[in-house]
Amino acid sequence: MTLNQATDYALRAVLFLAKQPQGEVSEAQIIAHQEIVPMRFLLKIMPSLIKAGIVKSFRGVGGGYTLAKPPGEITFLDVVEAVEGPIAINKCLTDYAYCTKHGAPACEIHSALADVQAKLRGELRALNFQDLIR
Amino acid sequence: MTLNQATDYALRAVLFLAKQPQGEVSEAQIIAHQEIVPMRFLLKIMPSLIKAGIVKSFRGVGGGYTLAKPPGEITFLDVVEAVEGPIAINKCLTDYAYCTKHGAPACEIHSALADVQAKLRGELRALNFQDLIR
DNA sequence: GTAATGTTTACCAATAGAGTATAATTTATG
DNA sequence: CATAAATTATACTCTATTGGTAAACATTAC
Repeated sequence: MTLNQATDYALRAVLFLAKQPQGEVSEAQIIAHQEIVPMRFLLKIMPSLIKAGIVKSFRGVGGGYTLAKPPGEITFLDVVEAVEGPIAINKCLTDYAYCTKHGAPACEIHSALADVQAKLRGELRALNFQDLIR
Repeated sequence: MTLNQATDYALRAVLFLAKQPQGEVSEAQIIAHQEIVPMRFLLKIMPSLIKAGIVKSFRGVGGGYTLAKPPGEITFLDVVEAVEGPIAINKCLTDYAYCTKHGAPACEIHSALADVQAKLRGELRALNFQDLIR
């Protein structure tokens, strides 16, 4: 029930970019150093943020990263699911095969957890990066 | 961000016990068979429910398990934390040493996630086993 | 062309997850 | 008291995931 380290780093990286002047390109080394994230590891995480449309990258000299949209349009949920894939507080919620009861309709646990999960996603969706910048 | 299998099994076991006539003692084999849980594994999980005061056990002939309190007083949060320990959606929320920024006050991520976590715990606390029995 | 950047792929060690096995302990009952 | 039936405790195994590193590659400004 814990976000992994990569997600933590990704949240920090996005917040860092959100704090920069709009359009400013920050290179990996700067982000890693400021946010105290192992650079090689950060470099591996960033592409998932790019595929999710959260971040844009520029290669070559003077390259780096910048946000692909305004901080107010990027939620915690976006970042979490970009890095970890869809949230599933119980495996049975995404893959019935995992349930030894085969996601039986009789499984009240299943539907109760689905409700909790929906609310959790709602909380994460309600958190955007504009709100975190003072 | 997923509950582990043991927690899933524990939730099922508690729900099973909640459905039995009050005071009825069910042995592990029955629970395991009904809920399709590997018995040996279930036997390993039950002690954590006992330590948390959720379930009572009886050894020897005619032994088994029964709830230690009314289903309405047992929440999903109780069971989850009994099996997995305190919920921490980010490790930095319980152990500052895990944070490479040392849980800096400057870490807005930290406080935002603390808020999400509090709400998640609230959702799980609002779910009790009486409500799941029709 | 070269140096500076991100991308991709592969690799590695450590840990956690899921489950099994075995021996020990408790207890009802004949 | 002996025995069978049940939980408890401990240790073990196997696998997948996590967290991270390394090397080769691709792109771009100068």
